[in-house]
Amino acid sequence: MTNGKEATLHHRILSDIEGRIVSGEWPPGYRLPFEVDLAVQYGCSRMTANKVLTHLARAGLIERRKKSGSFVSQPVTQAAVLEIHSIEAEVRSLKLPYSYRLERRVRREASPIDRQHLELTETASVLDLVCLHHAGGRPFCLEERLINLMTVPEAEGEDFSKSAPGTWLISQIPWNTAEHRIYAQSSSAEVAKTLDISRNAACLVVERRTWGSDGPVTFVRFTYPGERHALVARFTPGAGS
Amino acid sequence: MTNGKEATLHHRILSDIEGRIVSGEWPPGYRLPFEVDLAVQYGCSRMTANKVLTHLARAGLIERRKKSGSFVSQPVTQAAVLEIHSIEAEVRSLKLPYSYRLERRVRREASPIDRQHLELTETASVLDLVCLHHAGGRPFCLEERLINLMTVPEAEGEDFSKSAPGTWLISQIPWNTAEHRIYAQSSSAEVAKTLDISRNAACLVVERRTWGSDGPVTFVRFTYPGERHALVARFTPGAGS
DNA sequence: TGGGCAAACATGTATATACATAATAATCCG
DNA sequence: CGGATTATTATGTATATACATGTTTGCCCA
Repeated sequence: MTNGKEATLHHRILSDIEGRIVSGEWPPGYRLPFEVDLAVQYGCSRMTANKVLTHLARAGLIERRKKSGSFVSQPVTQAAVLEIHSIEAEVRSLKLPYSYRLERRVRREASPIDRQHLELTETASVLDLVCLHHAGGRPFCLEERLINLMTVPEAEGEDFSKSAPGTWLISQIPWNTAEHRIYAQSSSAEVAKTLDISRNAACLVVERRTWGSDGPVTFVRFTYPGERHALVARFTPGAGS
Repeated sequence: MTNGKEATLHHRILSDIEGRIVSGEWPPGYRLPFEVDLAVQYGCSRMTANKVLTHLARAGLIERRKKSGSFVSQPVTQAAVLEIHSIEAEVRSLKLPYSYRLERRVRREASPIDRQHLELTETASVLDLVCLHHAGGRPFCLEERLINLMTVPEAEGEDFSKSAPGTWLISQIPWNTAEHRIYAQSSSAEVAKTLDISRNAACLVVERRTWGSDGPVTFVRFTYPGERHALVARFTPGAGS
């Protein structure tokens, strides 16, 4: 998305203003020049200045008030972007050989706990899957997944013995909303055995709930063993330009 | 930022197209109507249609190719936005009384480990702080922080006995880049004692490194006790409209 | 003095227009 | 027939213009 070398007037003005804000030259609360003044300053029309300011406002770097002008916003909350790829991509980016094994595949009526996980109010059929992802011959991640067969009936025809359900699902459900919960947990005896780690070792758990346009799609819990894993997130204000 | 009730032509067109994409009516790879056709369809000028499409492209929902047209993009990686507020705001949002205590405040030359944490190549003076955040009378979060006195010399004049360094820093350093690492760790004897939890209990650790325009600013490690805490991140494609 | 009205001001939105650019389609000619 | 040239097409960027909208400022008059 960010080419780094776009020399349009728009980009020049944008990165110039962005630079002043990021560098602190224009501190939070500072009122930037009016649109017309910016237009004169950069030798462009007001429309172009307006576009740039609209852009900055959408990125959260500035706030705009009619009559008063545009102001550099206070950095209130820091938003970090966590990119969550597929497990296979994650392993391969570590230059490790990847393998996958399906441990369990059960079709059943949703239990109360299942319904809570999927945020279902009514009863429904679900597919209960457990898979194990390996990296370099060692257990890398335990995946426990519920698929809502009301919204993804096609899942019943897949056996998921060869490839992970996440990859298949993403090609089936076009777009969605997702909610993530990230927490630490001591490994239970069962998890410790599966992941080949000691009992009570700290695990990083990432839970994800996904919705499509027809309702809840899937709930998945990834358990990463031990203290070897970390999620890394980078944040730069105004990113995405 | 998102008002929810803006009835401008721009917003109507945008949410209509967004809806078609999110609902799957226009699946990944689908070529949307040309700008001129959209303009006719919605009864607006090409400029308005162009703005909407530019907007969608920036949000990552579509990709645009000259001559060929605009296409719904493949959902490749899921990006979750983690909002990281101040600890105090976090505690207060849980409707719990908040208190803060400074445990240590040492000024020293950066050790090799400090330099690694701050990504410093040369030697420098740092401020080493340890603070404890309480929620409802119980330890909520352990904060271990290094402040680079090369970039923030003003920090030496602050004693941080009353308020947390994070709040003060955010008002001093205008904008920055940050990198986060999130992982699980068994509590050491020392951490267990400080946080009043059992030895080897799983803790969620969030490390953050921050840069200003003059270089590395601060390194901080937040250790959340036990399994009571979770980071929650929500993701909707095209969010931020 | 103060309440209210009007002017001005800055942004917000939308249009028509123009030309640049990149990729494809059509054509021409050896 | 096939490679090179030209035309067409759709997007990309920028401008000038117009009017709407929400604030502030100041003025007028009771």
